[in-house]
Amino acid sequence: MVSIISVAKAAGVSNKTVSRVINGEPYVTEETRERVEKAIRDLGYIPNMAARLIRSSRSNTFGIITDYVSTTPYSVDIVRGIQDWANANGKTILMANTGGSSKREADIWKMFQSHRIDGVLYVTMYRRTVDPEAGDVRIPTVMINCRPQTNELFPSIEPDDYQGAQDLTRYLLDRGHRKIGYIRLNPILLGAQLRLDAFRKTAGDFGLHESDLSIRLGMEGPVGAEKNYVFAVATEMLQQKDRPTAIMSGNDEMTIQVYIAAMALGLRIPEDVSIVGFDDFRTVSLALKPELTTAALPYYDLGLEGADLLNSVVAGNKARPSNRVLRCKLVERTSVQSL
Amino acid sequence: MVSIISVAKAAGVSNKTVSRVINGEPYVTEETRERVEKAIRDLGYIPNMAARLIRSSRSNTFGIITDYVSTTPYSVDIVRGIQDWANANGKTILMANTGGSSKREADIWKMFQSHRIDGVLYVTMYRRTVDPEAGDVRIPTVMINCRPQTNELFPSIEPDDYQGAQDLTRYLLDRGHRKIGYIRLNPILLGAQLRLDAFRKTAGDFGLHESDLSIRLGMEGPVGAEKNYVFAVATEMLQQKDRPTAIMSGNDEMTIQVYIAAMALGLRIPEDVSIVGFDDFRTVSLALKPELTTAALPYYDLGLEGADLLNSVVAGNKARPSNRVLRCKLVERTSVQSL
DNA sequence: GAGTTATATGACAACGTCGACATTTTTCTA
DNA sequence: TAGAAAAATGTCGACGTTGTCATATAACTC
Repeated sequence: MVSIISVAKAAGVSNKTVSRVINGEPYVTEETRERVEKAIRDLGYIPNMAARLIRSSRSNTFGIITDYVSTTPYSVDIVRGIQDWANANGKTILMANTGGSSKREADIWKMFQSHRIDGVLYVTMYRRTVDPEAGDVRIPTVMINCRPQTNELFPSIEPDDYQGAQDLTRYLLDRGHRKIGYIRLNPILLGAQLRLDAFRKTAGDFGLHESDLSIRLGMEGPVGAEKNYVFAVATEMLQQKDRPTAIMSGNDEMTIQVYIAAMALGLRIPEDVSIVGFDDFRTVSLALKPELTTAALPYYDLGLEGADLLNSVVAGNKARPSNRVLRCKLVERTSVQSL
Repeated sequence: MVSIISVAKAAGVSNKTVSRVINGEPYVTEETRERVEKAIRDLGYIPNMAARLIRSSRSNTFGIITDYVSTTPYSVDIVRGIQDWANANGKTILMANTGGSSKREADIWKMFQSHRIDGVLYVTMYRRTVDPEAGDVRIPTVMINCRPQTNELFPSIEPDDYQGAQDLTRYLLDRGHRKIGYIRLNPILLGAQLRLDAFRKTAGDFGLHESDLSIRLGMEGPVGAEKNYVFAVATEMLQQKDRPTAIMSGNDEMTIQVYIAAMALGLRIPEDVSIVGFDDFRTVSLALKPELTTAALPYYDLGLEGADLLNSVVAGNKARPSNRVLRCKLVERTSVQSL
């Protein structure tokens, strides 16, 4: 392997001078710099991070630890956000997923330590509380899409499910809907309760009574193997005599079934029933016709800002373990009718 | 940081003996081993990979380089497969994505080299030909879900789109369908042509004429921003007098629109029209009612076997740059009616 | 132009680990 | 039980960098 020494020899300088050129340090003549850079190019020299780390004990590497990667497919945008940040800031990303096993999680923390990473991004693919298995380790950590269960030691960054559901509910109310159905997300998911709360509160504040709201459970059970009642529940809801004029559901995937249920009953969307989702899972929200009005989860930004937050934590801004929250943007399409 | 030396001191042995214990080398008394292990536990020692790499120039790290991470959400299962393999075999994964920029791709190759990774997994999120920007680098590389455009230097591993579409077509033919509609995937995707070819060939071999086949383009344009004709095309197809009794489409996402088009026309699935997809993108295939019969892309296994293949390449089995292909499994659900 | 300061470069050690080789201790063999 | 072989442990240096400190050269100052 071509090292700093071969370059130094080729350029006729000391290895330290080569090091200076590589790291853009001052006190190198333009002429020397050029000679060294030429040697670097000629020899195809590439710095050895391992050696650098050994010397300076700063790896410039962040670790991502996730649970599953694919439960809600678009949530991988979190990872994309992190990677884009890393790329822009010259950091390297080490990635591992636990698959839900806490033994494996412990191993991953060990692995991270053995690579002397600077910080950890603890990411979950659906919003929930977690309990990191870091042991007595003290690597700076930022939680993305989740929050610590027990202590408040780690800063976190999450989507604002409450605000998203609030906006969506207001949107329906503003358009004259007074009887609204709500099909609940799996209660395991932290977002489920928040979205429902926002819906109830917003509708209540507006003057609707509990009897105007038809609230039903759409899914339950362990993530990835849940029981799915959405189609049945939606069908039932839409067969009532005083059926809701609008249905809101826990997420966009569920709305597929709501659409199909409505259409199977001969109802037109949005003329006979308006529908809104949640997530802006575009594979679905754009495939449905009419296209789905929904609230977009800020996955990409969670990643981007999470990485940035971690960076400042690593740099020593220990200010306060802040718990940031990112807005969900309402995406208006054509699945809602004004009454 | 606690190093091998502190451990040696604590255990009252030489650092080399500690090294032996860590690496499970022979010629260490049981008694010594225990003393060293105790010291390791007490001090919380964790080996420093960087130092190890510097010494032995073997990083035990694979790099994953991808284009986009989220175009077809379930394709992230490739990454999961790779990670699971890595986890089981004590390797570390470095991950980066190009976002389609070849400048960035070149940077990533550099980054990989600077970490002295042992091999690269070149992964694309939809099947296509690629042209790695590795420059004159010679890191062992395996392609997953794609193949080299120009030369045949790299081994690759891909899904068998042809066989999947063949199985699906036969499945329809076996159930008495003689007029079949086909809505094509974006022609940019390598799978598109293969799936269509298989459909045409299989139907032809069975005795159907081109006039029995209604073949239409569903999408085109750059990935992620394609024009989408599926709904219109499906509607049109189903309004014909001698409409097809079954519709096959390029992938599962597209079938959402086929379902909706059929239902909007008052057609029942599968009584009036049978529908099959491709991919087994479960968020969709299980949400549709009736649930969708489709061919499952072996994403997870692509990752798993790709990693294993790379490992053997790294180990020096330079046999031949093999181009493996993995079967797509037909997943039978309830969207097809026997005639 | 002597003295001072800023700029430019180099020598060398150290980071943590492991490989090569040396040395000591134990076990076996005849 | 001496001698040989095997097992157990240790010494030391090298891997590729960069930090520390020293030195040399150039650029100022009065």
